[in-house]
Amino acid sequence: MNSTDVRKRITIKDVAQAAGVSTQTVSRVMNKFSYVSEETRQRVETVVNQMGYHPSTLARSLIQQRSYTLGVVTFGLKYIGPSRTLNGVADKADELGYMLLMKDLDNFNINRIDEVIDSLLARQVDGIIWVAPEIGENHTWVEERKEKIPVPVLFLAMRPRPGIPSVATDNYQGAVMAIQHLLDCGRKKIGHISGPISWWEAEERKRGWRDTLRAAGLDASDYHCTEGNWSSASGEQAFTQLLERYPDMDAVFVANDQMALSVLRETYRLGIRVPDQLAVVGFDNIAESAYFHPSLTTISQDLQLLGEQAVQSVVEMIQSMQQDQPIIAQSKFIQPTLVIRESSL
Amino acid sequence: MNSTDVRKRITIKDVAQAAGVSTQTVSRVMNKFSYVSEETRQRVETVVNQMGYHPSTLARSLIQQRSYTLGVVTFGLKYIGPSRTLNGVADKADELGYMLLMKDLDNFNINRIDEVIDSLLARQVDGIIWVAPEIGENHTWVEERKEKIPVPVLFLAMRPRPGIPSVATDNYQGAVMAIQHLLDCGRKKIGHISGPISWWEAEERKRGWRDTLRAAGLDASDYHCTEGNWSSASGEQAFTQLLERYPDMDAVFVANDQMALSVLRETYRLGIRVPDQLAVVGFDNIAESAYFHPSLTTISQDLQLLGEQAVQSVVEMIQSMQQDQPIIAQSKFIQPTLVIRESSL
DNA sequence: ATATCCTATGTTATCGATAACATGTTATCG
DNA sequence: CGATAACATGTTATCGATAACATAGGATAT
Repeated sequence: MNSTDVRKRITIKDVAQAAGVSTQTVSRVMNKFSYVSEETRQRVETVVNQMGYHPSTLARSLIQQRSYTLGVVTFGLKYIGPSRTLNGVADKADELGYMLLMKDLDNFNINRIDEVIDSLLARQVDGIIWVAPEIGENHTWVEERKEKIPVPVLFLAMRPRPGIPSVATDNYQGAVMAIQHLLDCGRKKIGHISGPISWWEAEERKRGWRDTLRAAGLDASDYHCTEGNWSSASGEQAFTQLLERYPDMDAVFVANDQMALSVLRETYRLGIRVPDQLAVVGFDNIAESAYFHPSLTTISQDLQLLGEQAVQSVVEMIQSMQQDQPIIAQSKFIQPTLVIRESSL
Repeated sequence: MNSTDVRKRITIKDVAQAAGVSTQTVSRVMNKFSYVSEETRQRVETVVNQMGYHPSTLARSLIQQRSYTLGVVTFGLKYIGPSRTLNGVADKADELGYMLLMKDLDNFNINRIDEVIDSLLARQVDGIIWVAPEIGENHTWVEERKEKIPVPVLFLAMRPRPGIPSVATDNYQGAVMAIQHLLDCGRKKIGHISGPISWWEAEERKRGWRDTLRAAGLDASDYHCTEGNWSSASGEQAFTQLLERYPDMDAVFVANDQMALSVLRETYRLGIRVPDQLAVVGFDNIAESAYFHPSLTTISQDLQLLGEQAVQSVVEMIQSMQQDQPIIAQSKFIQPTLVIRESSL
């Protein structure tokens, strides 16, 4: 509508012409570290500011064969976990001068995976971070494609495997801490509500529960455990079922806080006193858990840090690659912490 | 380490050579809609598949002056609200063939805003979506810069203003629904715990509360309202304070579910029966609210839809711009819905 | 004083694709 | 049957920047 609306992009040529130098000189001024006389530098800089010139990262990416952009593939952004992780990724990427090209996958469709990877590569991302839980065999595609992807790929929340770079919370250790805490409180009959056991994280948490109890000479069979799907609704069901099976249980370790919330709700409804009759420990430490009643003892995992570490690792790999050094595929573990609140005192 | 690791990008030239045609012909095959003989098409396609060729979106963006990428600026990704919105944005963008270039701002720093916009523009984004709440005067920069940004910019969760495209939940209407519901239940003394009143959303919700009560000839002054900062911790304080001021209150409308959670917790601690003595209504309908006890009546806002609408609008604006049509700056409102649960029956 | 290096800047090639134009072949039409 | 249109393909210019190379003057070294 407005005729001044026709804002053409200002290019390096425009600047060069206005400053009476070659584009190469402008490029030198913009990128520092090259011979330019102080006088010329000033003149060019003045013009750059006046015209409001900003170099096209796009053009630069093309010639330099790197984009200073990381691809991030998320799975279920709508859940709070991935988005907190993404926050860490975003922060660290910003700090290290990278932008994020994002793709959210709603369901794990193998066909879409190739498509997504290709679309990221077509935009020259320098590395890829995969923010997706390991479920069943959904990681197998990696082994198959690993050799074909020309940039470093890192996996979050995946079981550590030699040769595959990953960063994950130590879910096993978290569970061990939770159970140890309950044992320290004198509990002996500790049930478990697990997540969907095809998820690696659910499996690890369950394994921590089982191993710790058995090491203490206590019961921990599948009989003392029921399975939910992470949702509060499923937690309610799983708890009812567990209570039937294991009526004299004196504590329950719930694989996430959402499910623990409905456990608390049910205990209230059934008149079970928490923590006197039944201690409850969750996992994740979502913001609300401090305000459940009773407030929830839980395992806090630092998802922000998880995301940051992921970026750190990928960027290191990118740098190695750039210097033609071999890439060392590391697997990092982030230790969770125990947060003791009313539900287990 | 592995010598086959040196995976060079396959370019259109490689394909052209292998297929014995010009690059232009390959381009024609890739982009359809142009004269290519069936025979040539087949031959090229075979080579493309064999070599695993994927065109560089980067190079294409450069020549076509458009990237099929949207810039998304978020403010506080760590909160569940923005990330649910982002989910909607991601889905719709995917559906319409766009990728997302993301930047998260942790605090509202005017200097950084320019920098962020520039970095997005340097990467040729076709449009920008601003996923940030309107707080105080933080929108003023827009009016100043609007003319200088060569692509459509849309704002989420901002007060509708003529000439500035935006999409927002109708917070006022949501509050009206909440209060109307309480009135229908026979409540007459309805207090309010607001969000930080410098936030537009907090202001709107409060306004809906006030107007509806006054229209019904009931009390609604600042005396019947206290202010929190959205967090559960602040909700506890705000509730304690409100209860002192307004002891015979028979209902409270809390500006978000997190704060409502601690209100429920406090009522329990103080022996106030919900809903008999005090009805509670929240806002947002977070996943957990159905499992609070009592379960929370709340206003559900469809953040997913919000994000989708935003992308829809921006893409429409991009298309108008491409056809040199004037851009019509629309402001859309998304209607929230009332979810009745135990806390207000 | 001549060879050599450092400084300062310009010129040309290049990244990977598409746009614009050119050219030749085969149908179609009056 | 010659003109015109539709088809099929190639050639050259271009997007906006940087890499690689070239050039020339002044400082330094021997």
